[in-house]
Amino acid sequence: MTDTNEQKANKRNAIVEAAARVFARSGYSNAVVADIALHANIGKGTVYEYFKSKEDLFFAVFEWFQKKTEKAAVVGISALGSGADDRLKALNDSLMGQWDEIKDVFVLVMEFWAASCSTQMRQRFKGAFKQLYDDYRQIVSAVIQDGINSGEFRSDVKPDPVAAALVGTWDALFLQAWFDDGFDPAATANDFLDTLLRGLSD
Amino acid sequence: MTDTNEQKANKRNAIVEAAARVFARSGYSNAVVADIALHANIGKGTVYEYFKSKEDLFFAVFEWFQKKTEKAAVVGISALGSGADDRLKALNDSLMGQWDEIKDVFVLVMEFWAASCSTQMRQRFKGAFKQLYDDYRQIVSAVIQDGINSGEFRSDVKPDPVAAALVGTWDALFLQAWFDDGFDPAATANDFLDTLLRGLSD
DNA sequence: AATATATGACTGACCGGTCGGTCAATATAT
DNA sequence: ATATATTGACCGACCGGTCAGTCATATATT
Repeated sequence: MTDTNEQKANKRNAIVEAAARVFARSGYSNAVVADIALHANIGKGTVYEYFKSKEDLFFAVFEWFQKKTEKAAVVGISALGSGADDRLKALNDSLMGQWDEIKDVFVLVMEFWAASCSTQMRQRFKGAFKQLYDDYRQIVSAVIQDGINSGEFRSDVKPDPVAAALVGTWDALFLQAWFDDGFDPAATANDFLDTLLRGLSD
Repeated sequence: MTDTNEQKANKRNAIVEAAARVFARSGYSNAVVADIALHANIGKGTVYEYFKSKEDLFFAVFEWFQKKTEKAAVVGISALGSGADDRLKALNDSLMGQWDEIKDVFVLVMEFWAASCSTQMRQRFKGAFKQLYDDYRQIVSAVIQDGINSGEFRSDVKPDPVAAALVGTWDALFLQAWFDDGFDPAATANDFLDTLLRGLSD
């Protein structure tokens, strides 16, 4: 009874991970629920014991993925005590260093983006993404503001636009890496950040 | 009886534009060919006189969209004679200034990205995007290289990574603007570019 | 025995693509 | 000028396949 909850949670998680694999391979629309059940070694009907619909399952995958990448960001900003430039570098390295792990599931991100357009799923996904980008911009912006306050960065720098652009760059470099196998997002981000930091610094 | 080439091209174009509207509203998978035909004021069968399949039609929309945005870039780089920084600014303004026109069809871009994951369409879309990003990076990189050669920019700047990041930023700011109505991509890009240019300049 | 959980066969809605037929516009014949 | 023949663009009813979600049955648990 008591560990039933835990068992349920484990199974739910197993379904989500199986779904992540299948959605990543086929995309949302082409993914077949029966196939997800197969990958999770359960019957198709069981999926519906844990999720109301395919859409709900997909959103659960989104939350699972979000939690997964969140960790990397947390690790990145925990480089405290250093200067603002080192913290930006640490954040940059931490996120971009994930590429090898993420590249296989990066297609999911594109599916999530696309889901934010679909009339039925727009509400949930668009709101979640807005929140997500707000959070990341906030984190980066705060570091930049710190740098300004400490005199490390120029006082005429506008933290929010630079933060938005930097956060965007991380996304976009992953995107370019997805299209081009020869593209090294981590190295690119590093070189770019050097130039950007020179623009920031006093 | 027999249509002239021009008539055929016009009709083909009308179908593509109708398809763009429908794909933008519903996404690729949810879009219904019969609905596209309806929007183009033709019968469903006629669509298949002009396109082999729904996929082909979607790719035609992609090419149509690409051509549309290409113009803005061309306008942007034609600001010759000025310094490298002015040309980057002009390119930036030209692309980001399109937001109001593009915002309604920006969902298409996300659908195109997602299409580059779908097993069936991956080949075409992934290759086309790789080419597209290569081209844009090339353009920006060349401007930066000019700036370095003329002594306007620092000689230790690495043009390719900065170009990749800048091109990516444009994409990513549109993306953030899509999620957040209050987000002004053009103003953000402007402020960001000021800081980046300071990092570039000698 | 009773309850909870798992299952997969089934169903009905849906939709991409086809195909035989229609008809207006053109060409040819008288 | 009129009649006849030819063309091919256009169409939408239809078909075959797909798949999300349901539910009656089976299995496990208490």
